[in-house]
Amino acid sequence: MPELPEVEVVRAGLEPAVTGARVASIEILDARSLRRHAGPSEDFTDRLEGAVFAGASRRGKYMWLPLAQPVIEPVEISPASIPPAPIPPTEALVVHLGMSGQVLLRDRYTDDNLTRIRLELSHPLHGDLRLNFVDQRIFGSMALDSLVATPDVAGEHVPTQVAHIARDPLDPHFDDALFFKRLAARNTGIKRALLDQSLISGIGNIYADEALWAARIHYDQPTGALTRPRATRLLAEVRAVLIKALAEGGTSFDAQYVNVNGNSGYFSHSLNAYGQQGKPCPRCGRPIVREQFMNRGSHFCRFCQKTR
DNA sequence: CCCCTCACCTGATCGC
DNA sequence: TGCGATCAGGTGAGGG
Repeated sequence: MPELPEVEVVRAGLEPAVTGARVASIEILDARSLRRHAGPSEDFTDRLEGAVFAGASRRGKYMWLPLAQPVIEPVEISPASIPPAPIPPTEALVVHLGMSGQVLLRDRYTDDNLTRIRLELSHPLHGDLRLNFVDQRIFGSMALDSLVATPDVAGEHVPTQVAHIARDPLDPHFDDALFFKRLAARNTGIKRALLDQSLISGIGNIYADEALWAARIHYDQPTGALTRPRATRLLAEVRAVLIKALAEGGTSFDAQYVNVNGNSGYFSHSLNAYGQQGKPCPRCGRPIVREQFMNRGSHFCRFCQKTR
């Protein structure tokens, strides 16, 4: 399902609900959904039970809920004592939605078809709720992972399994110049590069096709021969399409992509290329075509999008 | 080190 | 109603 806008919609929905919530109990209905967890199910359960979530973060298509460090009550309480500064989290619950994952927040009685992992949460203000991790294809997962400092931003931490993921283009610390430099050094096609999460993260098949259509670039345009103005335009279109999709709540073709309340986004109505094969190009009127590329579909306009 | 292919999985849907 | 084929928005291990 889910590319950056869809994952961000889920993260934003989780943040107010789970921050401060305690994990009362855990049910592993299908252990394959722990594919990114380093240990056995019991290790996951033992470490997560009783933990309190400190927030909800995201990079690219990965999101994670840092686990708050237990507050150590001072032995001696004096009126002048300064409350202890919160200790930064060292672990997080990492969630990747894969192709078909969903995170649904429910009351404690509601179940969802294809739930693989269920967390019962209790929040000091919001009461009890249930977090259902639903995933048809089991390409997604939950995992407990330790947090490591990022090399380029002081005080910032990411899970170890996210450390190799590049910043996404909506990240304020995304380095445009570095991206252009690394892109130019590649010897591959532009769509491959856009889908490479270690170069730029958050873009999947839908938004790659949409951004390339908007920038009038053919998916197999060699990266090395892409001029700087065209690369600049492409990055701007990538950002524009991600921001617009986010504002519309993400892309849903069916119930496969939903926010934490189970509702669909509206961006599918704004698609210009993805899934539009046979329909007229909104720019020139000639048909959008679909070609097999990287074992998936590439949707584009032969006339508007050239390898120049 | 870089690039690319492929395996990993299930269930909803569609045509016969 | 049943059955097989088809399809899907991602990732990273491993080979060249």
